[in-house]
Formats: sequence, structure tokens, C-alpha cells
Amino acid sequence: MTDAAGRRRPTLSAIASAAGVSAATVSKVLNGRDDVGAQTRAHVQRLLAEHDYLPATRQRPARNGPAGPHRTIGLIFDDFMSPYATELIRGVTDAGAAADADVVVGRFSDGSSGTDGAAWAQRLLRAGRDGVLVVTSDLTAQQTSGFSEVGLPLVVVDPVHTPQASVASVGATNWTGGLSATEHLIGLGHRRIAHLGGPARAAISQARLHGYRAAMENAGLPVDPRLVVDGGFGFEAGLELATGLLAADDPPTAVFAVTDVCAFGVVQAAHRRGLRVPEDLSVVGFDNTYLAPWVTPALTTVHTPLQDMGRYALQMLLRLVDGETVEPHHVELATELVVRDSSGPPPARVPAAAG
Amino acid sequence: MTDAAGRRRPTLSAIASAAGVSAATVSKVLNGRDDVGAQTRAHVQRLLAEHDYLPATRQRPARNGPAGPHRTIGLIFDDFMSPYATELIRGVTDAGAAADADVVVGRFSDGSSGTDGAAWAQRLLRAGRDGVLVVTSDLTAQQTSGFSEVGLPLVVVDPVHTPQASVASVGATNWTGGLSATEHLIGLGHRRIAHLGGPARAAISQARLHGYRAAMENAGLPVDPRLVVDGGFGFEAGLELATGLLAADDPPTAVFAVTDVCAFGVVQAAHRRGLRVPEDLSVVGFDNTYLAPWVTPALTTVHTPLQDMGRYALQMLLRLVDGETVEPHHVELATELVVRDSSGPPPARVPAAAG
DNA sequence: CTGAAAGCGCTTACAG
DNA sequence: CTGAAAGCGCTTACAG
Repeated sequence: MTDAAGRRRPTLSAIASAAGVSAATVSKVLNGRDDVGAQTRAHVQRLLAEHDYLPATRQRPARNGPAGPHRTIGLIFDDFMSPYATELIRGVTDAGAAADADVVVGRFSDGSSGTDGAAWAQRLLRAGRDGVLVVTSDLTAQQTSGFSEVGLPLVVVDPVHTPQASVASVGATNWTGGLSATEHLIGLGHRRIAHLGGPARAAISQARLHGYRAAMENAGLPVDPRLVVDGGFGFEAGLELATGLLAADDPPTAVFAVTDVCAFGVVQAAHRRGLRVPEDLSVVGFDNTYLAPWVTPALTTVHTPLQDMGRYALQMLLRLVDGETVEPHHVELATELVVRDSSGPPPARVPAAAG
Repeated sequence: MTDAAGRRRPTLSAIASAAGVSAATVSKVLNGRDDVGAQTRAHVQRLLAEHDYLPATRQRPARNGPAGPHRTIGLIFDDFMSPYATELIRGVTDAGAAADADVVVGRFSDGSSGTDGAAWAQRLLRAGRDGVLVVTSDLTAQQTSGFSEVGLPLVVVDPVHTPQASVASVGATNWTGGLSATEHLIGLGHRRIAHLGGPARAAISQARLHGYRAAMENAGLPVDPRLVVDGGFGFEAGLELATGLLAADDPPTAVFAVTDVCAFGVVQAAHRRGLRVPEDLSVVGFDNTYLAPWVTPALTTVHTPLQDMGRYALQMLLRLVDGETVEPHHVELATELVVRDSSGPPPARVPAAAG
């Protein structure tokens, strides 16, 4: 029986020799029997921990076979109740199946992360992870450095912050996507275009926002600061921010939302105000998750190749696990506008419901 | 090692005596060695399944040992690009985190399933799975018996077919859900209520359909066979079937769709025909996935406790992994109607767009 | 408390 | 193909 790194795991009797006691005594300690002296118990426990002992019954079955180097990687999300996460899971697990790597799904909030990066990485290592993929998470430098201290390969997908140079990452051309979404709306004749952004400190929010700004400036259109708001990536943020925008004096005729799910919130806000999409308000999302064509009206959005990003990130991670150097360290895959039914020309005049 | 009821699990040599072969031969069968005669192998496999054999190494390990590599369970979907799957993943991984079990996500189509159930189970066992959770999949009896033959615990979530008595399963009260969805529409005044069902052979489709029929009959309403159609659980099925229904001479004023995603297709079909939801057509879904409140109009649907089902299924599976017997073997969690914006009174007369 | 010894459940190299 | 026999990792009843 060998561990993930191919080392032989110590047996109970090996621990016994190391501790200078009999195998029976070690067994008793392991099973919490009370007929063991306190000192002996403490001593044995220390050696068990030191040697990273694992009962044979808890190790993987010895089923042989030249099955190649089997690897287990962790895939960690802030939240996976979103179509965005679903697309990534699909890409990562597909690539995992192809490369004979197991993908263990988990969440940041599972309590395992904590502030001590090295301890967290150590736990993941002990749990058998050969590498870890973290998605859109608020990784601190302290946390990422924990991974390198422990020697656990790490790849970040869509890093919320601009990633440290040392951490491998996979993202998308968010700036270009924001540009083309906004250009699409300008091309339809819109002048008052709002941008409903994600958290201001997040790198992908900033890139999408600056794409919007660039398109407005290129077209010689002023950016009304009241039409540029930020909040979050989710439905609630979209609903609340759009409700505010639409209630204002001079409301926008189009909204570019930072994600598809955020755009759903905008559509809901429009509906509550009696506005039709796209007749009274055009809405453009971002990501083109599998849901975009399933809502009514089908959502115009910027396609982000999330499945490809997941696949790419997994392959990158496996190369790191295999001890290869990965160049380039940061990759951005191309985005592309997909026009559906939620965007159209602006209404001839200000919608009746406004004011 | 005894199970929860205090019964002893059969040992390998007990199986050997029962089969009239040596322990060595049984061991070879369990490990998929090829130096066993085909007849002998088949005979031994039958007895392993009959006696519900579980290798000692998979039974409950020493409690006080160091935290080892958590148990690893496989979570297998037909397709996880749906909010339904996302809810289940959330429940299963949450319970996994709490119970110190790793959840490895995979798909049926990963090529690993095949027709030889024992070989498939064997591969999963070799890949380190301590148990497997299969969701809504077309598991044949041949496949499920493969799991018991190799001693790999199996739990099925929302079994597409009525499960074999021997296979543990977790589902929901689909009949009751179909009943309350339909009663809701009847209570609003609808008389021509369509049911857009899932695949006819699927157990959950049938239960939801019969709930619909029961409600109609209880209310003394005739079931127009032209309004009861079946197809699939997805968006495309909803779109196509509803398009046909709405184009007919005497279209329904309400549709009860077999899933939320199918209901999205119905809403899209209504929109394309110029019908408003709920003014011209009421739509009720099933599952109450996280998306139901995010679409416009927010979807009236039957809440299915998918996260709870996932948690329950995982806990059930871990008990089987620990060598306990699980009673009851089949569990159905309660469903509950959630009324939102997609259902309302029927229009005063046939919508103008019809005919 | 401690450990020698017996034993359990399982696996495997090898003889037939 | 098959199984007797040796052996592995672990546990436990019991003697000291």
C-alpha cells in the first residue's frame, strides 16, 4: 500500500517498533481502549501522528492493475448554486474523466479554509489531494503561499483579484466581452446604457466595467455615473440595483449586467415596473451559461467558454502535479457576443412607466 | 463486525462454504482476477449478492484512529447541466463535508458504466470508491446486481424506474406533488389543464402524471387525452410539446409541467405565440430549483427537497459503507407547492391568439 | 498496565 | 482452474 506520492505507509507494527511497545498496545491506543498507561498512550499517539499512520482498513483497496498514476484533485467553489459553477464543473470533470483524475467537489465555506493557508493546504494534502482548483474565491496571498509551502499545486479559475504572478490562473477576455456587449447596445441605437457591475474590488468586475467604458468613449457617448452601479454577481444584486435605476428620473434604455444571473434580476425588476424586455428595456448578460437560451426572453449575453476554461485549468493543474512547468502562467480564453431576444432598439421615447 | 440490527455480516469464508469453493477462489472473484472459471465465478457472484457480502475492509474502521483519507463516494449523473443536479450536488457535498467523506463527481457517459455491472462496479472499487450514489439513471437490474456482487454499496436517488427492492433509494412524494400542483390550478378556476410529462417509462413521470389524474378526477373534470403528452424532462421537450398544444383548436389555459426546466420551455412557447403568462396561460413546474424565483414571471412550482434528498442519500450510503443495514430501504421526502407569479385565474375567454 | 499468543478476515505465490 | 498453505495487518482474551 502506497500513498499518493508512492511512499509506503507505515503499518501498525512499524509504529510499535518505533515506539518500543507491542503491536497490541498500539492497537489499543488506536481503538480507544482504556487499559493503556497515560504516558504510553501519549507516546504512541505522538508517533502515530509523526509517521502519518493510517489503518490498512482505511487505505484504498490494494486492487492492483497497471491503471497509471491515479490523481485526485480538489475543485473548490465559493458557491455552486449558479449555472456558472455548473458549466465549470462540467468542464473540469470531463477533463478529469479523460485524464483519469478524480475530481472532489467542495466549498470554501466548508470550514476547511481558514486563515492559515499552510494548515489548510496541509489538510487537503492529507485528504489525498494531488492538486487544487479554486474558483472565483477570495484567496489571500497568505492562503496561496500556503499551497506552495506545502508543495500542493494550485490553479485559480477566474481569480477575483488580479492574481499574484506566481499563481497559475485561467480566465476569460472580460474587457473585450464588456466592450462587445456595450458596442452591441450602442449599435442598436441606445445612448443611455447602464452598467450593473459586480463587486468593485473583483478583477473580472473591473475588466467588464472598463470594456463598457471603452465602448462608450469610442462612440463619443458620455458615461453617466448614475448609470454605473456595482453590487454583486447574483440575482438579488441585479434586482435591487435595477429597481433603483429604473425608478430614477432619466432611466436607461439598456442595461449591461455583469453576469447572466444578474441580468435575470434586471429582467425581473423591469417586469415589476411594467416594462417589457426588449421593447422598453434591453438587457445583456455575461457568461452565456446553459440557462441563457432557456429564459424568456432568451438572453443576449457574452459567451464565456466556461467548460473550456474548466478543462484547460484541470490540464494545467495536472501538468503542475506532474512536476512540469506551465507556461504561460496566466491564460485568458476568448469571449464572444451571442445575440438573442433580450436586446433590441430603444423605444421611440421615454417609457410611459418612468417618472 | 455487526450491522445495526446486530446481525453478523457474512465473511468471505462463509460465502466460500456456501458456494462450496475455497476462500481463495472467492477472494479472486472479488478482486476480478481472471484465473477463475466462468461458471465458478458466476456461482460465487450470485452468492455474494444473495448474502449481501461486504469486505471487512469496507466495514466500520477503528473509531479513534487518526483522521485518515476520508471515505470516498462517487456521485454519478446522467447529465448535470441542470439546476436539479446542482441542488443535489449541493446536498450531497454538504453532507459529505460534515461526515468527512469525499464526493467525486462523474457522469454516466464517462464510458465507465457499460452493460457489465460487475465490471463497472469493479472499476469504481479500484478507483477507490467506498460507495456510489447514482442519480436518475437508467440502471438495469444487471448493473445494480453488479454492485452487490463486488460488495460496493449503492444508493439511487430519484430512480427513473421503480427500484428493485434490494437497492436502497431516495425519492420524493411525486404523486402528492402532482396532485397539489393540479389542485392549485383547479382552485384558480382552470378546467382545461394540460400535463406535460417526462419520459413515460420513468417512475417519477408516472407518479407526477397520476397525481395530476387524481386531482382532475377528484374535481370531476374530464382528462382530455390530447392535453396529456409526454416527452422529456428538459427545455426542448417543454418548448416543442407546448408549441403543439397551444396551436391546437381548443388549447389549455394552464399547463402543469413535469420539471421546472420543462416549464421554462412552456413559457418560451407561450411567448412565441404571443401569450402572456399567467394572464393567458398559467404554468406550474416541479422541483423548485434555485432558478424558479429567478425567472420572469417567477415560477409557481412544487418544492422537492433536493438538497435534503442529497444529504439523506449520502448518509444512507455511508451507513451501508460502514456495514450497517439501512431500514427503510426506500425513502420519499415530502413535496410542497410554492405559489409564485406564473399561475393565476384563467382568461375570461379563449385567448385572441388561439385558432 | 503490558505483551505473547491465538485468531480473524483476507490475499497471494505456488503446486497440482 | 483450484485450493492448501503461508502470510499480512490487525484485534482480543488472558496470563503475568
